[in-house]
Amino acid sequence: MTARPGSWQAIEAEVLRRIHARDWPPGSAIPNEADLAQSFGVARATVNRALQSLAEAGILDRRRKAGTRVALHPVRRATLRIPILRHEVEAAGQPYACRLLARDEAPAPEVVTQALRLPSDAPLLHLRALHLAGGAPHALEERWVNAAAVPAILSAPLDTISANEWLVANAPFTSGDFSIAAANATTDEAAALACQPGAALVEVLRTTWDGARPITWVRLLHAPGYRMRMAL
Amino acid sequence: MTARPGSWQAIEAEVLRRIHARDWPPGSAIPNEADLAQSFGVARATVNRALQSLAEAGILDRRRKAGTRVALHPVRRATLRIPILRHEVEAAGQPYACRLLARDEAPAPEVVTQALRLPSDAPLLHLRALHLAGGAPHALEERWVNAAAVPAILSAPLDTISANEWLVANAPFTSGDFSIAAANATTDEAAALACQPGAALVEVLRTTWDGARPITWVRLLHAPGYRMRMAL
DNA sequence: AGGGTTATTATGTGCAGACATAATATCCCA
DNA sequence: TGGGATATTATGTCTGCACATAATAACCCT
Repeated sequence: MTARPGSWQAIEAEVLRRIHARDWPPGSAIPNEADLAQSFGVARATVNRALQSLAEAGILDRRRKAGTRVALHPVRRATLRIPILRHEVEAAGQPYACRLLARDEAPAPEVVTQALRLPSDAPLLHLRALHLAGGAPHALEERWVNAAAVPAILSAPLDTISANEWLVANAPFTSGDFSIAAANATTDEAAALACQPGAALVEVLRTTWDGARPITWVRLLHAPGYRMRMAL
Repeated sequence: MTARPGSWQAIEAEVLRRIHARDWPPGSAIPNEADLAQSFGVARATVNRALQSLAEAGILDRRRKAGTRVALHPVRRATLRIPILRHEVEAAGQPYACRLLARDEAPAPEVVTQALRLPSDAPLLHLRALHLAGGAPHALEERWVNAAAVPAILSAPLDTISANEWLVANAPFTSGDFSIAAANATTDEAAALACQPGAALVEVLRTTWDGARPITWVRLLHAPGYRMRMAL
């Protein structure tokens, strides 16, 4: 648990302790790296490593010449791990299955083409799939894939492997958006997810990009009772 | 945009490019640091910095002796910034207000005491507040604070400053849980949030700890239309 | 006093070398 | 052949040094 004395982790922990104990209250400047290094009896690089780690976590604000100060509003960040749905289900100890409900190349709604910044007549592959956990509906997936960016998807065995998983393995992306909201189940959605119409569902919207090329747009509707957990 | 040649960021970018270009496909081992350092013409420490950064991002798996390999399932992580509600509202360009609806020291429900791992008769301060954005309801906050851990809260001016903000400034925490779900508005909640009963609402549950001491439990119910955004 | 140039300073980062550590591979002996 | 001691190897990290960079402070000249 406790780091070896003199290690950058030990320095980090001690700095954190002082911040926490209000020795260095929020907004205050802390000694410079050289001084800290001397007082801790380590090299400046070691102090630098510790402080950079804390700065990356948002605990410290560092600016050249201005020095290092304790963040005034430690903007807490929660990191959400986004696993492949199959892994998520299996990690919960339940058998996973996926049923492809629809697959066509109809024109996409404006919402989708605009989110992907594509012309409204762009050729997109439309997929609808139901993810099952232990036989019960887990999530309803509505997806549009930019066929121009990922032509191989047109011949992928999407009845065997979920588009979710196929894309992760075959269409790397460099950036994306991710948003969460709540939605009342429509009658169609309720039928697919075996719940009451109007039930509150977690809705996840995601778009992914490979550089400037849009890859895919997904809307994931989770069955009632679903909860996304993350650590602070 | 492009990093200076020879910098660790440049190494990182090049490694990422090779992974991305499938020169080093998922699951494969990449050359060791010494070899990479030589081929890039930089010091091993520089390569190390680059690879550590990628490992922290989940792109690489590194193990002593075993070497470095491209992560098989690059578990994507989205980082969610959790601002103080006031800041969130003001950042959207709307005036913020907070109304304290209730403040008492009634015994807490089992759900709360269990989540905080406290005896069911522990003295907890109960608060209910409505956060407003531009006059319209933004979120309904239901909070229980461990008075034993943060005695100063009992004399805090919670009609002036939201408990949310007061705690961030006065009760640092070391760890916590954070989870998101969807809930149908009850009639009471609908009345407070000025929406229809049954409307789908984003529900955020949060508990925070200072080491082993529980600090607070919060349930935040966002008004309809709320959407949490994050970058991948 | 004002405004632009220059010095100062704290962080950012690179290098070479060294040792620590963990995980694996190998060897040796019963 | 099995199993435990030992060697090997790749990453982890510390040190001391150097220079780069950005931001601020100081200065100077008009």
